[in-house]
Amino acid sequence: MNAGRLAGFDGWRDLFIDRISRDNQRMTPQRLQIAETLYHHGHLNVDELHRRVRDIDQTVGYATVYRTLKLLERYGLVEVSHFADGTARYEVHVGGEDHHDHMICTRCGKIVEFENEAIEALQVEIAQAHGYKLTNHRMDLFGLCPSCQ
Amino acid sequence: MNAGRLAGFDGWRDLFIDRISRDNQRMTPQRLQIAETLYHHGHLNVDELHRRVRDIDQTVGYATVYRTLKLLERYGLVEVSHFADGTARYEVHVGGEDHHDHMICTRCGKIVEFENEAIEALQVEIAQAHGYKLTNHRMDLFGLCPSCQ
DNA sequence: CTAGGTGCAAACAATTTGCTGCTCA
DNA sequence: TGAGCAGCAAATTGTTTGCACCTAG
Repeated sequence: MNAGRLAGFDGWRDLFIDRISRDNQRMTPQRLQIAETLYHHGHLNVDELHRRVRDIDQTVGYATVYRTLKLLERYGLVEVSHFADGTARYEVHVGGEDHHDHMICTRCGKIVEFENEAIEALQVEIAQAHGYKLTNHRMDLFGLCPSCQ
Repeated sequence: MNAGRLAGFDGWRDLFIDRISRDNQRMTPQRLQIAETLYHHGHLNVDELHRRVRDIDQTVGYATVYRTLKLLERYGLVEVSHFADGTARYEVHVGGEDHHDHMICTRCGKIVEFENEAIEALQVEIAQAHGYKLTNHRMDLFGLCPSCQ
């Protein structure tokens, strides 16, 4: 049932492999494991990601997780978000996919993704009205999820 | 010409004094100086704020700036934003005032504030559609300001 | 082979906290 | 007077980097 999900990972991983070789860098089992783990559990911070990777490969170090995330970030294959807890959270970014934003439960921390074209259009208008050329944005909604209300 | 601006500070400072006494805490010259400096220069990070405060009172320490900002934050008198540079930036928050968001120039760092009711309304709709009770939000637009394009 | 990667530990940077003397209410 | 501050420096926490050994290509 998650064949599509796995196929999705395969495609994304192939992008990683492609970008890494064009960049004269090497693919390693650690990098692959980090990428795969992140792909299957979005919105992880480095500590959580490191723990999950370590469940599979005991030897992977913290620094390698950071360095791999930096690589993925440079290749545009992941996106970082800084929420209130002071840690950076990562999730995979699939090229042609629409940008999405986050709604975070302030009690349990659950994160829901959403996208809204009307807001995106308004953002462009606002930027133009101030003479800015919009390149990117970040929007987080905070509140209580259904089960925490 | 900035009489209105000063009057604004007076009101906000009085809120600070009021909240601080209700909280069984004390007003001190350092706290007042930190509050006043922040009021007159929004979007400062701790280092910048500390430097400006020190221009006026050489003895104020880093920790006091942090502790005062925590107080102000707890009282709802300032808002924190985490932009990409890893430091927290503070600005005063006046009670009845409408929430505003930020547009940041990715080249020179200039920050413009704006507010947009249509987007706020859409945010409420999105939250409801996911069963969330919206309490707060954050929206940052990134791009190039007119002089950096 | 060898440029580049890994893990570890040390270095950094932002923020917090313990402590001792000081001060507002 | 006494509970609560201030300043300093040491401690934490998140992230980066130097180095000696290891490995993908």
